[in-house]
Amino acid sequence: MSLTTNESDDMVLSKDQIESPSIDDSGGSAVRGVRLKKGPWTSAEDAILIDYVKKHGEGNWNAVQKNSGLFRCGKSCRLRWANHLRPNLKKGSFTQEEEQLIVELHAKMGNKWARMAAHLPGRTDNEIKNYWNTRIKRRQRAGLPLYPPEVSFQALQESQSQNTSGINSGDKGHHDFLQANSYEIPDVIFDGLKANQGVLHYVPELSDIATSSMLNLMKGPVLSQYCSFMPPIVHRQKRLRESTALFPGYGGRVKNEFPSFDHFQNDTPDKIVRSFGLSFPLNPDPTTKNPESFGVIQGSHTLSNGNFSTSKPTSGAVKLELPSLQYAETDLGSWGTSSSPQPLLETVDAFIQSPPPTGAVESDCPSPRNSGLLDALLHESKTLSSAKNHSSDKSSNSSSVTPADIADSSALNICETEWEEYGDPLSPLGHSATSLFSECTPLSASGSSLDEQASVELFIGCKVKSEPIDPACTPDREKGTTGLFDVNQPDALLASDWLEYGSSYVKDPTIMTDAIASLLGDDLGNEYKHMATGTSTSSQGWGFGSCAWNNMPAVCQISELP
DNA sequence: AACAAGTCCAACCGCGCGGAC
DNA sequence: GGTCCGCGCGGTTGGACTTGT
Repeated sequence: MSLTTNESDDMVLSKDQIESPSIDDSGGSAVRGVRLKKGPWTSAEDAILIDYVKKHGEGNWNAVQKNSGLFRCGKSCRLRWANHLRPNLKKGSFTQEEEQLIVELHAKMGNKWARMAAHLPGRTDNEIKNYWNTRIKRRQRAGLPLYPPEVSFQALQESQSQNTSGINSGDKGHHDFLQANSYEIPDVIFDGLKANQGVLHYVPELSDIATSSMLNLMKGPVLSQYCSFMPPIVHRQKRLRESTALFPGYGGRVKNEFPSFDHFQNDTPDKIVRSFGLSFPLNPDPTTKNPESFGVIQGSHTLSNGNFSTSKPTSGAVKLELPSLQYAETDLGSWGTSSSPQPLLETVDAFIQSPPPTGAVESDCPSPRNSGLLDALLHESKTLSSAKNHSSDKSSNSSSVTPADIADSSALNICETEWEEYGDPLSPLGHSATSLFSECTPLSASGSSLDEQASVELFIGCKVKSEPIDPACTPDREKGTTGLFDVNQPDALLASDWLEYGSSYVKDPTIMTDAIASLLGDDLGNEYKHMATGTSTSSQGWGFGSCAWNNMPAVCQISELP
């Protein structure tokens, strides 16, 4: 509290004092010739305000100054009362339940602190806001998304159900916040998407969670206020290792939302960044492809979900208010119900959560987060760190590697590769997903050239063709690589059934293609199908180099179109 | 012990909304 | 319809406190 500074000159200033600037050195504004006091409240002022409210009730705050001799502006009085003096205020740190509720509410409402406070009896909007901002900072430092996927998904579900049922209008009940659940996405995003759709690659293997991660980061004011410094603040490894922390109330269950891969090339990332209005500090040198920029690429996955049209949101976006969850347009079906398969990140999470064969890591254990966010962060950072070590051990052990091991280590290695290998200055694509390919596949393991790498790189204007899995690309081979995933083990990257299409999970490339095409809509969908089937004549097609990531039974290689 | 960095939080400021005139 | 005013909200600031070096 800040009753300390002025406690000495405790009492309310007399009119003479107030009107004398020399007395009030804490600043203040003159209203009707009366200089109003600013700064911390004294206990005497509090007492006066309490007494006044007892007599006159809340409201008419500007009358306080007139009637009580309290030389505070009405605004200040209202704030003081609402945040500190009114009865039934709950003081102290937030409980675990409250923290979880805040996360959920924020996922639904965005920065609607007052609305959130209405759901947290005894808590003020200011408290919630401060808590959230603190949380934001921590998560930023940890390179984490704002929400656990569960929360994101739940909010999305509610949003869509409300939208589809037409409840979105006129609902003044306790679900009024749903009105704010339009999950509007800034026009700039869609404009950017529109502008870049030609260069955006459909990357269906990238999880919707990853997409949501991006979108979460782009949430509302957070987009401009917080998103900008996510990547650069923390060392890549640190971000990785901390990346499951700080989900209040979610402990170790937190699904990691690892960033996805840079499927852009050339100047695309910068375009996207500009289009998205993001302020990721991009490498000014366009030839080196800022590694950090891949965080932006998640935005491409927003589009790549096929759920974002290249136009404005089709539902709910009524105003430009930024919601917490920007993926309202994402197709729930793609990552489905709560029990639906979780994509890539689920795999990572599965590794983290599931007791590995060696039983080395178990992050699903209750986090000692009761002591606060920092504890949770530390705990889960340790967990991830342990997981990583475990993975390294496994990858260095060339014998008796089970598919599960491969999946686990691969999944984790994705992240490592992403974060740690993005600094590869040799990559002509600036650490696109192809870096992973080149580094993880036997090609690269045997010292593939850049040209060879290019065969799997996701160039625009390249067509995709599927080839049988190289028999040499076996788990054994993969074991030989250190800390790198095997692209030929799609399941190693992705949850085995990551894409839900309708009521079934898509594994058939044809079905996948159709599914994607349907999601993309007519034009883009057709384009995609052409590209995916290698029939496209467009030289500016999509870089669908993702079939291997799609859990398709083939490794996608890309050759340049004539 | 001293300093720096990080964290927390109360309070202020500007803006927008809605009602009264 | 336009203006004023009260009010609420969200963003930001600055100081106190804590933690790390």
